[in-house]
Amino acid sequence: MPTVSSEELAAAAGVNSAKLRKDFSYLGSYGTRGVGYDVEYLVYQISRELGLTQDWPVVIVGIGNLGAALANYGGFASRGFRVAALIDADPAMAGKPVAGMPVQHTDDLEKIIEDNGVSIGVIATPAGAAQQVCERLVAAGVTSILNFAPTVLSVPDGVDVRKVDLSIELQILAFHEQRKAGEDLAADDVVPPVAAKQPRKGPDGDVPAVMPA
Amino acid sequence: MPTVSSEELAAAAGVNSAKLRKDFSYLGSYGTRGVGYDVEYLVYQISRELGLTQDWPVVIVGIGNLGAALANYGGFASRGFRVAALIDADPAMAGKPVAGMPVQHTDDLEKIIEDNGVSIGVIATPAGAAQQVCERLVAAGVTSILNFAPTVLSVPDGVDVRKVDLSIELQILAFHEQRKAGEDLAADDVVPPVAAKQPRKGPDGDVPAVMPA
DNA sequence: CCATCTTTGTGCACGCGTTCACAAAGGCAT
DNA sequence: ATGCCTTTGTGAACGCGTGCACAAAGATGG
Ligand SMILES: NC(=O)c1ccc[n+]([C@@H]2O[C@H](COP(=O)([O-])OP(=O)(O)OC[C@H]3O[C@@H](n4cnc5c(N)ncnc54)[C@H](O)[C@@H]3O)[C@@H](O)[C@H]2O)c1
Ligand SMILES: NC(=O)c1ccc[n+]([C@@H]2O[C@H](COP(=O)([O-])OP(=O)(O)OC[C@H]3O[C@@H](n4cnc5c(N)ncnc54)[C@H](O)[C@@H]3O)[C@@H](O)[C@H]2O)c1
Repeated sequence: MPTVSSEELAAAAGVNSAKLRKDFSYLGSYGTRGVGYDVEYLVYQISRELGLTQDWPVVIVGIGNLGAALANYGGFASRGFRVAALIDADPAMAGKPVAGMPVQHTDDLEKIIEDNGVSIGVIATPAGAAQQVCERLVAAGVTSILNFAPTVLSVPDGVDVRKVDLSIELQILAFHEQRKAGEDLAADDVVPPVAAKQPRKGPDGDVPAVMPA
Repeated sequence: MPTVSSEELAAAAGVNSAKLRKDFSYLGSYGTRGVGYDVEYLVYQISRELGLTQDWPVVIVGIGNLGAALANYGGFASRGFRVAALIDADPAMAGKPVAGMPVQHTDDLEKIIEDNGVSIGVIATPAGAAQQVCERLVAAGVTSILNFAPTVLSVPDGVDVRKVDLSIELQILAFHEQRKAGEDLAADDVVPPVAAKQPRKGPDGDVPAVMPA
């Protein structure tokens, strides 16, 4: 029976082995003292706890540059996600195949969500349409949203939103870049715990929506 | 003179006003007691500290579905980023215009980086090519990398990497989704501080690279 | 069956970030 | 000029996650 110790896993993941063991203990994971964790059993347990054993239907709304790229991305299926539908407001796109699947019109959004039991929606529309699309998704039964539009969505309690803002990613890199360049000249300036490393999210989270676009 | 109080900003950003004030104090930001912060001055100070007043040339390597979408994205320019070049290994793509800019071949990668003084690179190649591309970028002088390929890049000290893994974003949503569904049946199960909200990144950070794809 | 060795599971302490709370500062009206 | 009101800037307390350290558990070999 192939096993791994918390020490090995921790080294591979670059974390503390005690933290790893403590985390596993929350899952009720059973290791064997003196031996370690049964790899197969562990993978299964984590997969189940993370929801990877289920098949999650998702819809992508806004099939433009980004939406089409997402639709073509094969990396979702391998993690248990199935693109159930592609939805766009442009009548010219309706019926047009993208990634081997016909684009459907927003008129049918509610029906699509319900028929497929979709609870996760991806928004890749322009910023101006995002809040409205979000509200329709939520009203139709979606309770988790991945938002690519540069807008802060407001949603009722019980709905999760994660925002992917690529500009902010670049900004964070630029920030550190500037620091690297500057520290030669101005030794120790200000800014102690500002903008740490890469913990990415909070309910809203890190980067306050204070800056203009 | 238009001003904002820390209280107003905090409410808008959904954070604690004291934290916001303390953060501003690190920037040496000067507010006026009894009044608040001068909006214009504040925006300028934060922009400068964040490096938004500079023009950052970036290159995108791997002009496929995702790379092309990024190249077409207008949201970067407005934050001070300029796409200096699009680079792809496919000879058939060389010279072909994407987003009004000719795609250049990877053969010229080093020269492009140096000529344009690029310090930030975006990797949108298949996972298999990412590490190799990364090494060439770093060797040519790039010190910050935004990685979209589902691979953990290893880089020398002094080089920053941020990874955007869309599958993990969906997984986190699915995880909470499962929790929502499950808490009706099994009241309070396990898992206390597992998978928090949306702090997204650490040097490597949140999600240990333990799970198989 | 006992001794020994390895590795888990976890109580506890440390450290850090967040939040509270308030004195000081500045504006503004009288 | 004086007093009042608002809001900043920050010292200090709190809370939480992380890491340490160890007792208990189980395997393994004699
Ligand atoms: N392209 C990128 O790399 C990138 C990067 C970061 C963020 N974004 C953001 O992602 C979003 C999409 O970007 P894009 O480049 O794909 O834009 P795009 O203009 O190419 O595509 C937008 C699509 O949304 C559709 N649409 C508009 N209103 C809609 C509605 N109400 N309902 C349904 N569909 C609607 C349009 O018909 C279009 O097909 C934008 O908000 C953009 O800021 C894009
Ligand atoms: N498309 C998405 O929405 C999406 C989402 C998440 C992650 N990703 C990841 O982003 C990467 C790109 O995805 P895609 O859908 O654009 O793939 P793609 O196959 O459409 O594009 C990849 C491009 O990279 C080029 N390329 C290959 N090897 C190269 C090299 N050594 N140097 C330079 N260019 C090279 C190819 O010629 C191609 O144009 C993949 O790693 C994918 O897993 C994509």
